Amino acid sequence: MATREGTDTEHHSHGLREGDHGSDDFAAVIRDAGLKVTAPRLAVLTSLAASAHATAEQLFDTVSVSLPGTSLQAVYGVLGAFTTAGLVRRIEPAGSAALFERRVGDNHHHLICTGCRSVTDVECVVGEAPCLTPSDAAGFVVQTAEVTFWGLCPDCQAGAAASAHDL
Amino acid sequence: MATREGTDTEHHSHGLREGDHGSDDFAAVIRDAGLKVTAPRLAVLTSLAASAHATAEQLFDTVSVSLPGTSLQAVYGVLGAFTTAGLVRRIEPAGSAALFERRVGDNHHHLICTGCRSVTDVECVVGEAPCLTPSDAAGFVVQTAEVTFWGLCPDCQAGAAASAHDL
DNA sequence: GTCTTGTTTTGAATGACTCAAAACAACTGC
DNA sequence: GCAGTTGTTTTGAGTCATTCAAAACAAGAC
Repeated sequence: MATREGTDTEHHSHGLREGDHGSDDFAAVIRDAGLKVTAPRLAVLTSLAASAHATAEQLFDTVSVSLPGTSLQAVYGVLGAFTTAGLVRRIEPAGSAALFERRVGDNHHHLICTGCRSVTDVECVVGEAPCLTPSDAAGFVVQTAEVTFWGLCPDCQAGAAASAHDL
Repeated sequence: MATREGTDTEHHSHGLREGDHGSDDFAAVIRDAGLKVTAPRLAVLTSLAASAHATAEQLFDTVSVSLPGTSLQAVYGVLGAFTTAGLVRRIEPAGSAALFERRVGDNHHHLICTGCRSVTDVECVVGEAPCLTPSDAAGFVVQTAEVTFWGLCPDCQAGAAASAHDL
């Protein structure tokens, strides 16, 4: 059985200045969200800081390096708790597994490459409000607007042009 | 074993006027898309005309009434072929199964109730082009923009107000 | 009417995710 | 510091939507 070497990453031994609840003091971020600070949670939050958009599986792979023995279900549990607490946002692009991102609270959208499926954040189309109001809301009380742009990233454009040239 | 009583719905016995390739002559629509006209395909297209947004499972249920013996996989096959041919559009709202709709080619979006998950079409936010252009495309060649509005439909608003009153 | 090709059936497999019970560890107050 | 409570994680199984593959079958071409 794998010993949990990462468990000795206690919150009172981190080198961050006290009182700094900025985006780097992950323990404080978690605690301030009303959640218990645990090794898997710190590991997931750290991994998420390294990749802007990641699947549960990808995070599991990354976490497994720094904290071997962590289960995939734990990662799902952590992500679920984080999402509920508003610490991360979950997006679900058509045709792929859910992606998690730390950027929350702002009204940003996504640009996804149909070739390599890479995801890029884009600021809200025209300022902030416009894309939140459909032309006819049919009596709905609209809470959020989700915008996903699909296209080809520079790399895949180059690839497509090259293979078109080969014909 | 279920006998295919619906199979005698041949294309040469329908009551539609010849040459009318409008949205009602399903056989012609299918044929014009370069696909073979089969009973399951006609049934799916008919079901889809009755409900603007349906899952494969829902269509399977409807089709099973008019054409017993049709398999769920056949429905998936039909929907796949239709989607590839551009006859239907597939949307995948977060947290639910894929929905299929006959409205294709126009740039319309969706308004989904977070309460009952009912889906309503909405016209493009501001005319047609604006929502197709992100503020910064990061070098991407943008092909489409997908907009999903999330909110509460009139019915669920009433329900929410009522239960809030009960507290 | 026959033949070719595309469809549908049947049955199994996959991937992403959820559920549940037991083992365990964080934070509470003592 | 230490024990208790409550929330987390592990382990293992289960679900749902969807896809894959081979054989049976039927649509449209000749």
